[in-house]
Amino acid sequence: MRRDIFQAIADPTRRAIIALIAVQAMTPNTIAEHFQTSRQAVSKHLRVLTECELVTQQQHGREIYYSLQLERLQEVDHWLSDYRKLWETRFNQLDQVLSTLKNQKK
Amino acid sequence: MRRDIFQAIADPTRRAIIALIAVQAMTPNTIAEHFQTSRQAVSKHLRVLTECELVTQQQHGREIYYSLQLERLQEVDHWLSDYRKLWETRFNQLDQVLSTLKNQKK
DNA sequence: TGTTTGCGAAACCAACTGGTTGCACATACA
DNA sequence: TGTATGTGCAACCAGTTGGTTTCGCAAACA
Repeated sequence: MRRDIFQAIADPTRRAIIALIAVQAMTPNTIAEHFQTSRQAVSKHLRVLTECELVTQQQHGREIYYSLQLERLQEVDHWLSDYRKLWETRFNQLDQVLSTLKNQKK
Repeated sequence: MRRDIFQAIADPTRRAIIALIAVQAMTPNTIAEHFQTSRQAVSKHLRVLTECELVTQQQHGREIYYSLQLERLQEVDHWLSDYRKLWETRFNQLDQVLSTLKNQKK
């Protein structure tokens, strides 16, 4: 199925996994130890993350290390950017209002 | 039910609604005209967006105008910030490598 | 070689999602 | 007053999700 990065980060467990492997690559078993869930459930989450290329695998013997593809998160950042411009503009306008009020006091 | 902003922006239709009302407040009927879906479906999306306070209502007679609460999107921005630091650091490190290579050429 | 370990995949299941239709209600208007 | 319009809400439904259990397979190890 076609995966979407916004859907991938919608699940809190997946966001926690992302936070975990951002520090260092981990195997499914190691990741699962951090949650109250089965390894298989973690594997399913990793599959979703892999499908939208948020995560890559590296095999070492029978262990598979998953690591975060940081730059994929830039897609979210890019989506936010237009809105960020808007709220920064709004903040600057508020700033101007405050400055005006300050100057009027003088 | 407890709503999560990440879950709210996971749906592409909801992101489109956000983009629409970011420009100006709109009524459910007006919003629905932009999609191939019923007004009731739009209403359900607006309900989700309202529950996580991404959207507020303003009643004018029998019409209800929905507008975006821009600052709520900062929650996503804040979540991203740690990762942004990481990829910026990585970019700078790449930059240093390139500089070193450049200097070695001299 | 036989056993343990780490893993993915499949089958199954309850809960949730996003859509629809039908309805009730308040406002606007003739 | 009666009718049209804008809206939210409930009921229903098919598809998806996130979890579990079970299994098969390859690598590590006795």
